[in-house]
Amino acid sequence: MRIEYTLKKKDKNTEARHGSIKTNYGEYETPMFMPVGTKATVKGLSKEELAAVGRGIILANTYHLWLRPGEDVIDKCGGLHKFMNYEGPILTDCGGFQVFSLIQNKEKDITEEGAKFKSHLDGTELFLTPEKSIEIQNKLDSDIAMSFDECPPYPVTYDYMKQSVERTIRWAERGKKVHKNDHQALFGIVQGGEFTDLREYSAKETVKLDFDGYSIGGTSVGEPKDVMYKMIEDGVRYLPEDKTRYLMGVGDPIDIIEGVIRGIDIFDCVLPTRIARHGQAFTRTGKINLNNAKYITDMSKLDPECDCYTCQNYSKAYIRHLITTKEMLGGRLLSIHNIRFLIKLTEELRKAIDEDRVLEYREEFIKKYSKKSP
RNA sequence: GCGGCGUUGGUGAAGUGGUUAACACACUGGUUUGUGGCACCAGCAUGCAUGAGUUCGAUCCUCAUACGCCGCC
Repeated sequence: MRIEYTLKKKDKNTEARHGSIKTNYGEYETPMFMPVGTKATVKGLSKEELAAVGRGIILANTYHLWLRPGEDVIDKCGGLHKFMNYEGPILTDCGGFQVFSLIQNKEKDITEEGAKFKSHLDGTELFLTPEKSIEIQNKLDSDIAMSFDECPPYPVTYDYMKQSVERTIRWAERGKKVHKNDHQALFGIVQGGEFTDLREYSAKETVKLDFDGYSIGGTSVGEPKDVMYKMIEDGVRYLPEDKTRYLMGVGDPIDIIEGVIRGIDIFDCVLPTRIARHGQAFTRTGKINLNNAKYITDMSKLDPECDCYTCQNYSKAYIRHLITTKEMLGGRLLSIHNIRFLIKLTEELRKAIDEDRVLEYREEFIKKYSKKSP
């Protein structure tokens, strides 16, 4: 069993689709938001807390687990699921994005063979290749592995992007050849930056290699929103209907809606947990900062419409106190809330798709979300 | 009562006879999109105990007053 996508309902007016993914751990509905658990943990949350925010896939990171504790350690411990005691699907990132942020000189350090960069822990020089990335992911034993790609910054020249896209396709092919884990799916990644013809080329060539699902990469690297939305359209257009489409690294609520409208099935993002640790929460009426003095005696919930554990039990005033005193419970409670917020958003999007009212849903959501909260 | 030393923002403090009084913490905002976790960015003393004087110009020099600490009677 690898992974199977089933289209259940397509929105009449957009590319939005409600589907399901059959995994080693059962069937999961899309559109879906995947919380990020980089180092084999969604920062601060237990598996019970994770289960309570909604059913879904979680993401773990190849680069971080390669460094610590090492793929062989996890292999000896019985694989990622057993190691974490997590009985749900796990997707592993390929490490490409970390490489992109750690390399010194992209012209010199990225070669046909792979990418050279320095460890963020101790500066040790490291070299990651498509084969190595897949080999690590095979050992981690995640349910979905990602092809090793280059994620260029924004902006780069057309010529640079062209040769980068071509190399990423060759890397995808090399990775696929060494992929040896028959209960692990392998996804390909579409690159091409903001260049429409390169997105087309990248999508078509990647699809030719026949992966279990496809991802739109190279977004949210500093480009304006309209450029990002166009990147999604330019890539999704050439992807097969019967395979999962994954938009990497996107998790702003409005971006999720825009992605769904353009045919994306799954998303992952550090945003909900990162902003939580810095004291911010998503609410129906916009993002709020719990550090703000105005919440000092505000005994109301973060979001009156939210059904999460945090909103059922704690007030803004208390969470503000935890955040300003740097108590760890604060970041945990906000993480639970923010992840639940995004998962609930995808649940509502599924319903809107079933009712052919995704565009209305977007309009209502944005109208409310853009209003500054009291 | 006498003598010595001191008094800089919410706090700890640096500093200079001459444009915007350093830095840190706290505080007030903002940022964060395939996580280099608890970070980053910005704002925050029209004023240096109070009053008078010297000087072109004083937080800085002089005097007085107040307050604080230390010593002596």
